[in-house]
Amino acid sequence: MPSPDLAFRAHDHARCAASALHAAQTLCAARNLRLTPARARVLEILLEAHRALGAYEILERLREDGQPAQPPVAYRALNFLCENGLAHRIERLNAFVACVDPQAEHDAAFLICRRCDRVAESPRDQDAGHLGAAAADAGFAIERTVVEALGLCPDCQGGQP
Amino acid sequence: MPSPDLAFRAHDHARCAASALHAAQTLCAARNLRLTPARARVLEILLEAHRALGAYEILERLREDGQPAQPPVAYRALNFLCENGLAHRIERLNAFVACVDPQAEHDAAFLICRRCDRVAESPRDQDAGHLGAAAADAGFAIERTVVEALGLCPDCQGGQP
DNA sequence: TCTTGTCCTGTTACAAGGTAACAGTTAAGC
DNA sequence: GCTTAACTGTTACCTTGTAACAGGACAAGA
Ligand SMILES: [Zn+2]
Ligand SMILES: [Zn+2]
Ligand SMILES: [Zn+2]
Ligand SMILES: [Zn+2]
Repeated sequence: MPSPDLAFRAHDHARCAASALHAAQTLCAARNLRLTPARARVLEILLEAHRALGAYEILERLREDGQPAQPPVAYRALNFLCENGLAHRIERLNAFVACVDPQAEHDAAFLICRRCDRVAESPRDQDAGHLGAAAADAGFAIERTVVEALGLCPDCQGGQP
Repeated sequence: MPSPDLAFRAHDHARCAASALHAAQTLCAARNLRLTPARARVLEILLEAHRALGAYEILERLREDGQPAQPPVAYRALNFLCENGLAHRIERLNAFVACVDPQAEHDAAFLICRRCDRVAESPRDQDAGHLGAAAADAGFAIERTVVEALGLCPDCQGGQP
């Protein structure tokens, strides 16, 4: 598992993206999922950016590939990727980020830089403390938990707000 | 402090809403904030609903009061309420909910029923375990954390999905 | 009292995010 | 090969959110 703060540090990103893409291919083969060209291309775009991209930013990049492309193209690919744990939606940004360690659908926690939109994914301790207890008390059945910390990454601190 | 799961249980809601509104007035007086009629009305609408409302749902209710009302009216009031800890934005729903225990701006954790949109607010243990540590390791400065658990409230369990 | 700046409101017009629905195409399974 | 299910292309639309500007309320000071 890659270090969670990788996104915020210099690294051989070409290799990082290639290996995540390869992991995705392997996972799809194993689980009999069809990582079609459209889906693979969107994942690739997310991996190259290594930060949160809005659906319409992804659309732009798809269009740069040549063909036109309408919003459903991007959303369908993103739904597939998110449903299968290859990408995550960042609620706070209405944006999407590639998963660095693809697995079956999984929740995660995120550190989101509000200046540069880079996102670090951190494995999430299930039923994090307090909240799990509060839910149990209330008889509430948790299905999915969103944990997103907003702030400034190391590179973006020490400048203007 | 009201019990966190209050939203999911039967309670004297007229009293619950009135007391929250009163608390808001007190807090605004103490902090020299202007809880103008427009703002108070939006807070009242949120308190009456006791669930998450979209900005455009709030707009509808404002219009039922007589005057027309354009989106910025709702958003301005909601921004004021959120900035001052009188309401919270639920990212996952693009919706807003009144705070049951208004204080200075504060983060909270939420239990959100995906069937009925009722929302329970739970006090959040600051720098929740793991994530705080991961942030410190990465040199990431957390400013605000979103914690939203999605699931089914007691009333909505045991039926269709 | 008048003046001035600040904050709040009303309104227009639009940007950004997201989806329903349908027709056509590809690929899997028999 | 034929059938069926899954994927793609496209149109048209809905929902959410904001920039920008003009006007009004109000307090503080001259
Ligand atoms: Zn990388
Ligand atoms: Zn940054
Ligand atoms: Zn109540
Ligand atoms: Zn419910």
